[in-house]
Amino acid sequence: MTEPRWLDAEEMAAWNAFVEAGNLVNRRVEQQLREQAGLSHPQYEILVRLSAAPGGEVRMSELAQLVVTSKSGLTYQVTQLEKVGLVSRRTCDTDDRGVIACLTDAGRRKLEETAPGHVELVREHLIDVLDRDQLRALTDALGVVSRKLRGS
Amino acid sequence: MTEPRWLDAEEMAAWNAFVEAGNLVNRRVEQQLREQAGLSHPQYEILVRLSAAPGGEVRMSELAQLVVTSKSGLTYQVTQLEKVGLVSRRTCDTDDRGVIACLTDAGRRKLEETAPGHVELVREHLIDVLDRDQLRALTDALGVVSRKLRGS
DNA sequence: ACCTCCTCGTTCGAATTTGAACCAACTGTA
DNA sequence: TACAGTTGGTTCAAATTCGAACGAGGAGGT
Repeated sequence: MTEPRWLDAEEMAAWNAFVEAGNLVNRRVEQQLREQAGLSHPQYEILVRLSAAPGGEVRMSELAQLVVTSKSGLTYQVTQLEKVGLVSRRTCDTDDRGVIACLTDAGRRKLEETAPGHVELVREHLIDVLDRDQLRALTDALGVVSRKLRGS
Repeated sequence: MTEPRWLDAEEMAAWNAFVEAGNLVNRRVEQQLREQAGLSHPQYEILVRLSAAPGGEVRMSELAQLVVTSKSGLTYQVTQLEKVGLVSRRTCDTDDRGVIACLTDAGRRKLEETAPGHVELVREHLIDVLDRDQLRALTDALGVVSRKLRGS
């Protein structure tokens, strides 16, 4: 095995910044959603994706990809959300294996009352601390990263 | 309560990119470290921080901040690492409450044999998919985010 | 109809994470 | 010294995560 191409100072800084910012922001968001709405970040993400979909319905397998989680992880969270009445399940019309998660009215209301506080936090810690150019550069770079990772 | 300042399309895209890229990369890294070295990402991070510190030793409280985890989370992971002999504990000389985590020789060897594969993955998915300007922009932006979050 | 292969979602056990509660030990002040 | 308040680390229960295994169902070829 050949000597690996180590990271230089800038590359190391990039990786550190990526991991550190990710962890810090995640912790903050998690905590905020938990105490303000009793939701975990994955749960909130599920509600968001459902509300953005036509009819407030998304197939489980597709939903798992949208929120970037494992199949079993999604099953668990949807079950939790179903228990508290924010989401319901129904079987797919065209495929008996399929399960479709549906946002309930209560779920939509929950999202509406939770979103402002969440958006506020996202602004405070990510959006408003950067100018437009920085924001665009960040989006572009992370977009490249995601696309490469999605396609492999 | 006043109407919140919602995110416009660019801001939404930035937030989505941030969350998505973070999740995708984390999953990948976690999986890679797990199957190649039997380590979780937090565990690997702990080894890295220890090896970078003078004497390969860091106080628990400081280490928790470095790897961005909870106190109890760090206790757990250090215990795991201690069980497999990669890290040892000793009490602090100047403060009997304090505990210092030390990288063992086995820990250093483990890190040396694990690092190449890890760096390879980081390159493949984050570093090498961006050019220098993008990398710098990314680091700058995320640096701002982290600093703001550290100081509050 | 009948195989074979693949997909879908759930279930299971094991590992991990978190905050709260706790105890020990340090700090400053009287 | 005595006391109150703070800090450091561990322990605990509860929630969450993942991959592997599973069963039901669909798709394509014969």
